[in-house]
Amino acid sequence: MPTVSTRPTPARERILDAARRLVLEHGFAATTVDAVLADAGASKGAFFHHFPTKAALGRALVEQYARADEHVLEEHMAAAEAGSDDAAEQLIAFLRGFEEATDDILAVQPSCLFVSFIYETELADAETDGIVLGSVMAWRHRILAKLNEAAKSHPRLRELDLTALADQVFTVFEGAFLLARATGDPSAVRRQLAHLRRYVELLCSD
Amino acid sequence: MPTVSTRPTPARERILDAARRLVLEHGFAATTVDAVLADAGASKGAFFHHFPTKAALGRALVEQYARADEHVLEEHMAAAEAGSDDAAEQLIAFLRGFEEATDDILAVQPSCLFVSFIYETELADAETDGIVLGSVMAWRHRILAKLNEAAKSHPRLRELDLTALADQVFTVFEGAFLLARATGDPSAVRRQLAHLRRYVELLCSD
DNA sequence: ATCTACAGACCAACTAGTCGGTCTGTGACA
DNA sequence: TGTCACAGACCGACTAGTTGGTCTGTAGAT
Repeated sequence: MPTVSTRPTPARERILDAARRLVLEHGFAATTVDAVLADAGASKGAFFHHFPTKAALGRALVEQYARADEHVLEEHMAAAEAGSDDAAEQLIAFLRGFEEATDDILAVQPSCLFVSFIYETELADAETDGIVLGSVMAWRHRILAKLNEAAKSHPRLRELDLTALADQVFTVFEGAFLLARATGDPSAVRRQLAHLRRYVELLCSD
Repeated sequence: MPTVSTRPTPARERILDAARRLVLEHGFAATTVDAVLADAGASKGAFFHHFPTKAALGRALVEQYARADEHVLEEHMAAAEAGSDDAAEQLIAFLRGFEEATDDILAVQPSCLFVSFIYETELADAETDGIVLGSVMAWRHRILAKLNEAAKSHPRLRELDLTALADQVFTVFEGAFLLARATGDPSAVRRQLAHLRRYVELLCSD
């Protein structure tokens, strides 16, 4: 019976780091365990000591990514809330802050890890899909709350599909990552987000 | 030396159809040649008679998809141009037509084939990347032309990054596909596109 | 007779996962 | 303080199955 540990050890961290890099670049299916090991400078034994299967590595990767993702959400929302009492202003400040942070995010992660797991169905288990869904919902609900609040004083918002508008942050962010990769132009992400902010500004300008 | 044919034969078409289905569902790397063969009811011999390598299948798939994609672009743009002489009205009609066609598109293709090749770097050759880029640029230029024309009579447009706005159609479409897959809600695509159209309408309402 | 389109047995390389074993630390007890 | 028992981190050769790709052959059309 093999012992599987979940405690963070140096080898485990190196494996996770290497795997994140490789999966972001080539996708999950195209990333072999051996390639991760070579990149991490770890052994087969170390790998399967920490992860029972390759899918378990994927789940760990997604969990870690989702935590960081929701941290970014809360951090930027808190900063926006500190700057104003008005929900519409908070939301626009949130979008602007997010927009300005884009270049730093891009420097670390040239794309979104979720995409591999959204598109490569059945490589990951149902639990992994649930984690991704949880992140999407976290963004939706946090932003939708602001939109509902803002709708009280901005009548134009009331006619709209606010859930879809809340989801548009996810949509534009993910789509912009794809655009940036397809065109080889990293500035695309920031520029796409700028249009989304402008849209929200127009909707709140009454 | 094996003969490689590019002529459309029944087996070739069946292989292409099966491959498109499987790649859309699982991604390119996770789609094995054997799985395509089983789904298509074809043999190894048939496959390598028509495609020298698996990557060549990928390129053929992307070529076919790009042709269909640009056909959709031209078709909807032509319909929009037939309904009005004003560039802004044409663009909005284009977006609305596109939006209304979404459900039919989704019934055939639950997501975009380009994504696999954009995210799974190095599975395909440089030529395949070029085909994807060509499609992105076709949309950008066709829409940007309308935006430039519309900017003449809509001053608000002149202050904006119109290239990025043109690209936003790609961005929202791709992002919406991801959202639809992640949430399991196909209506997301249409609803996301509706917001993009609304944005353009607001920008042209002066 | 030749060529195209296809069939399917076959192969070498690779893949995820296994297994017996080593090494380091740590806590209990003399 | 020394040492003994044990736990857990890690190693890397090995394996069973899979993968993309090759090769020999053949049925039908021209």
